[in-house]
Amino acid sequence: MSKLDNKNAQPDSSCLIEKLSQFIDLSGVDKDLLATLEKSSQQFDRHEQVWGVDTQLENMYVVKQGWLITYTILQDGRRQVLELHYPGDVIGSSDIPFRHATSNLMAVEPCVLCPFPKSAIDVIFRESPRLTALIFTLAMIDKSINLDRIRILGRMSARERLAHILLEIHSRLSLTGGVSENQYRLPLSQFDLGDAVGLTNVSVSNGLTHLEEDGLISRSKGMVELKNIDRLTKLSDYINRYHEVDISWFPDAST
Amino acid sequence: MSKLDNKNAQPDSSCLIEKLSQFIDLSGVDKDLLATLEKSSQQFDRHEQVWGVDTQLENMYVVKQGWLITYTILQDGRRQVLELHYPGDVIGSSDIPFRHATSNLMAVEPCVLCPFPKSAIDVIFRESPRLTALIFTLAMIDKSINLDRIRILGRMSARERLAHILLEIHSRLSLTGGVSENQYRLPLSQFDLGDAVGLTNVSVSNGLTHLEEDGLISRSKGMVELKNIDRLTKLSDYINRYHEVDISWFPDAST
DNA sequence: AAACATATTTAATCTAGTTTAAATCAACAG
DNA sequence: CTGTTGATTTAAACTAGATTAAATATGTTT
Repeated sequence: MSKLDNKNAQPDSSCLIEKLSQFIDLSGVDKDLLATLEKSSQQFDRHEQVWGVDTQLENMYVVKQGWLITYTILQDGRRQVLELHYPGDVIGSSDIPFRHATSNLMAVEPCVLCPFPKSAIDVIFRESPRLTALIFTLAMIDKSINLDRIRILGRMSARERLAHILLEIHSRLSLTGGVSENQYRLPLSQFDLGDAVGLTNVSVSNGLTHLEEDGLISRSKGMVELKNIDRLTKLSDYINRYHEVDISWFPDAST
Repeated sequence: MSKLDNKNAQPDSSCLIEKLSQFIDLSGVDKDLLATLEKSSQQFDRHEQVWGVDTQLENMYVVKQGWLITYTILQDGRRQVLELHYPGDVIGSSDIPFRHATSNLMAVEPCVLCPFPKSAIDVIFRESPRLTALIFTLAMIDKSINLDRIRILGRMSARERLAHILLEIHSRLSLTGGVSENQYRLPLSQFDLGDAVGLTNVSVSNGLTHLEEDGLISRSKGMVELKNIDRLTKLSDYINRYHEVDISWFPDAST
């Protein structure tokens, strides 16, 4: 648990403000509110656990750098990866209703996180309807992605599941500039990928090889390229949830 | 689409107020707010669709009577049931961020729903931080149940999945008095159940028969009895999410 | 009560993905 | 450059659950 307080954190370039400004214009009041909340950033090593099941959660986090996963472990030791987290994500809203964390959160590579107190959510609800709407919306987008995951786990073949999650990652990374020429860095092992879509590492290897042979993707040195997005989309019945988001109903910026 | 407006709906016994009062004390102001929002109730027949994918959502609903399911259909016609909805549920918050519905909503038996306009959420965010916290919390509980579903779909055997969903239903119905002596009415067919946990109806039949032979459950005339909750819980690694909910942080009732 | 439609059970066969294990490949420290 | 560690690939044997289909059971309508 070697969480190093990063003393170099610049208080003026807040992670939260940066993240949330991508979606809506923030008023000065909202920015001041967010600035108050944010603590100095923390670094985490590869495979370091940020919190575990039954940790009493003090903080939520904005991801400044690196990928993380939430996961659970079954009695027999098998693992199910529940959610992937990327730079720009707000992590922890799912656990707000609960006294303890409901899953484990682990860095899959070196990460920088910006914590802010869980209790801040209460302040936001009271002070800023507009920020409230935004945080609610982000949580609901995550939820719809979870429902898509349920769909592929319940009813799809190995190839389809893999195509689907590669597209999902592609969509999410595109939001924050992590994709160019349909190519992105994929820091997940085939174990991680398998645990996310309910397959063994062996099936992941076979499936990816197969997709590559069919010319749908190509891989090299931790990078993936989606060579035929149309066919991948059709194969896995993929829907980009980020494209349909409607923020027109948000309350006006507080004066 | 024979949605019958129920002219007998009593405006003074609001579904929303009744539902939300189960969790927190509502101030007079909050009650007035909710009363304004609610429309007259609607009835739906067995297997009638309330909304479909790509319906432009006008309303959210409180379930007054009957069970419903949200589901999606794959290209090949197979179905995945995403969520179960019971009397007392608020349906539709997942779709708030989106212009169109992301799934289909269908009554599995005759239902009575109380619609309120989707736009009301904006009013609630602006007027009542306390109601906001409640609605957010309910959505996050649903989300954690979705994550549990991902877990069982990704990594559990047929028997374990069935034990898990029977316990999940048990926990939820217990909240609103739908269980006595660990026995409850289960209006879902084995097709429905299978589509919820990623199995065929044949595997559901086999699995339930097996659980019954082992003395873990018993069935008769659309009722299920959980005869050994401890063993079912251990078998499926079940966690009752409703037990860990913490509402102590909610903003005070507005004055 | 008879007739029909719908659900459930049972059984035989088949297959996608698991399991296990060995071989190959890649990354990196010394 | 080499040895070590971890990740990926490949292959063979196995199995849980799918598929298909027929037999019962249950419920509803007339």
